Amino acid sequence: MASVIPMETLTESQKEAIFHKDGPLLVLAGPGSGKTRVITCRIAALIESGVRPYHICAITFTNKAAEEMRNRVAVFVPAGGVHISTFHSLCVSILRRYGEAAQIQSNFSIFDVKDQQRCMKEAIKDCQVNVTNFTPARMLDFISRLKNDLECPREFEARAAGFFEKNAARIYAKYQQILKQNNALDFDDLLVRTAFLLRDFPAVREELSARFRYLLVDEYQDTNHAQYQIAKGIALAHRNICVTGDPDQSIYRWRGADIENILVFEKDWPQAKVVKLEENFRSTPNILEKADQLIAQNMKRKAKKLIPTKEKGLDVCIEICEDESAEAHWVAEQAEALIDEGKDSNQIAVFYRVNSMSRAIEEAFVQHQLPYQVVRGVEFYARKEIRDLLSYLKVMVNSQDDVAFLRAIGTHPRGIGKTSLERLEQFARIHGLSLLEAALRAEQVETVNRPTRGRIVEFAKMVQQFRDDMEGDVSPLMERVFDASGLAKVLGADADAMDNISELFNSAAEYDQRSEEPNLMDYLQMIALYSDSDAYNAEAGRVSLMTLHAAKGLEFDHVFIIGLEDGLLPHERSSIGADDLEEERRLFFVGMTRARQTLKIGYARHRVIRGQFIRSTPSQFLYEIGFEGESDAFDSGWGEPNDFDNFASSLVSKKKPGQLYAVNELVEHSKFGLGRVKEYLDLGEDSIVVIRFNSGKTKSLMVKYAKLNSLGG
DNA sequence: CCATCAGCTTTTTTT
DNA sequence: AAGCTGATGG
Repeated sequence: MASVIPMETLTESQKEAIFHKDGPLLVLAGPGSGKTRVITCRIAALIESGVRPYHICAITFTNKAAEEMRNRVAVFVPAGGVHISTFHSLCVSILRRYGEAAQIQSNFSIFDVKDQQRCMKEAIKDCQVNVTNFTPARMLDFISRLKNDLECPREFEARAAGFFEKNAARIYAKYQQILKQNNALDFDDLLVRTAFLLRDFPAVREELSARFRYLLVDEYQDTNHAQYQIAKGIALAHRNICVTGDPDQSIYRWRGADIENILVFEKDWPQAKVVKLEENFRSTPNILEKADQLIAQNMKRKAKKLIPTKEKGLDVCIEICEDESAEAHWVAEQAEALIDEGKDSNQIAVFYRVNSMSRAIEEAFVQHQLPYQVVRGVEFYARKEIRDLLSYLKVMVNSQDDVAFLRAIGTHPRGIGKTSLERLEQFARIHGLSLLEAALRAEQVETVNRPTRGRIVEFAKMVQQFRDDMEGDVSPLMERVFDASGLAKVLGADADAMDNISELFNSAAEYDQRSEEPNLMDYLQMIALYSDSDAYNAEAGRVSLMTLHAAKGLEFDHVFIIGLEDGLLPHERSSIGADDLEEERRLFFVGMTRARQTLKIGYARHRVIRGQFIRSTPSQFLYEIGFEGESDAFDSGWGEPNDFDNFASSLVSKKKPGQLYAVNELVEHSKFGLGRVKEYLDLGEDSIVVIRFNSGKTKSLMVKYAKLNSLGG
């Protein structure tokens, strides 16, 4: 049989990476180095050398990447043989199959960020700590770090020192208890539990090692400690571990990714073979030169070359715009010009640092009548009506999921209020029941009004009835629940909501089609892991709009990156430490190196952020790629950068006769301090002045009472 | 019990 | 700008 691997088109180092069959292998692959192709060919080469597809496990960073990899591999071997998935999906499969050993029921719920917040609020409340110091967001972040380091509540409690840590330990324990009570795992738990399963149950580890005899991990620079341990656990017995990645593209440190994992791979696995892929087959030398110039600024890195192979192209350009809307129109015009030239919309992308920046771009694209897609998959599943319908399905699969129960019972008014539910919860607590079980016995809950008890039982019986019939295909089941639950009636008039609901039906129908053994539990666990990048459609015939993070792993002929402003990229929230700044730089590097032919970068002098008009300065990254500052010709005459007051004072309006204060005038209040006049309602003696104070608060004051001291411009 | 509204806070990135 | 919370009134 002739080899299916296209030998003649591969470089020597690519071949080395592909044909090194046994033992640890580290592939340091720069952007555009044909890494994906190398992995695919490597899988093919393993199979050609006699390894059964069944014994190969490839781990990708996103579900989308997994799907793509499956399609590529399917060219070589019948689909379904090789296990290709993300770490999280792999963990779900492992926990479903082996979790029982660690007291995990297979029908566990996966709690997303919103569910986590709900549980965390409850945990904080139960622990009765000072609420201002222990916000849910902060605690979730803190605990997530502990989990990423595989530190369980008991271990942390033992070493916790000081007021904050001691209370954090209590909250952590409580939070875990709540999750357990709900038969739920959060995203971190999926990894943690799997890592512990491998650590504590040698039989499980052996079985998995025997199954996955060749392990490949892509984007290894973004693995966290838990993922590292899982990979190690599986590969320890046979040492057939191949990891690929690029330390310069590590952008998830904030989420626990440990760049050390890839840096110490050689120490971890003695005799590891290391292959460097430094040639770049993607971008023009013009783009690579700038990208290299940028990333060279990072101190904590192993120097790596970017060797261009393409013809010289167009220069990277930087566009200075007045505000975000001007920037958006510039992008739209440029994109329109490309499309008019006959370029493919699929090959055009716009990247930005934060999701909220898509709005201005969307508005401009609508005005220019350009087709676009915002790559934001999780948004769909976060919609109210979608969550509402899914909550019924969740409680059906996992009757202990009280979070889902509460959501389902509250989707629309049924004459069951907050107080009744609180009493039901009390009853459930005392008797060690889930809310659904308690609701079925609501007649015994004497603290609740008799008519309300009846309504609770009615609801519980309905859910119980759904539970009796939940085998097989998901989509018909979903439609049945939608009608019978009363949701259909409530949402009937809302066209937008109904559109989304039918899209959900479609997605379920698609799942039923694809899946060998469709069932509700599997479906719910799968969609819980759905991510933003999964929504990317490479053949949509639209310009793609996405965050820089979502752009990872993709490539486009024409790329726009917008918002190169200080505080936005690098983002102010992550430029605290030097490490954070380096990560922001890598993020920009990732964005730049997505471009094949043209790269255009936008900078806006002003931008509205959280409803406030902000004067901005160019990002330091712009200077690092050769930007020389604005020439005088471009100067807007609005004063020095960051001098909001100068800018604002230039807008001070003229006073009408009798008007005491002008709009935008600077004033001082004896109690509230300095502020600026936002509005002046001329009502003669009763005139009202609206002032936004420096404290951030906006007040409406009667001119005749407010003791204001005018400071002019 | 439930709808509504004023007022307050808001971590940006994501599995 | 947007989402959440607590207060108010029906």
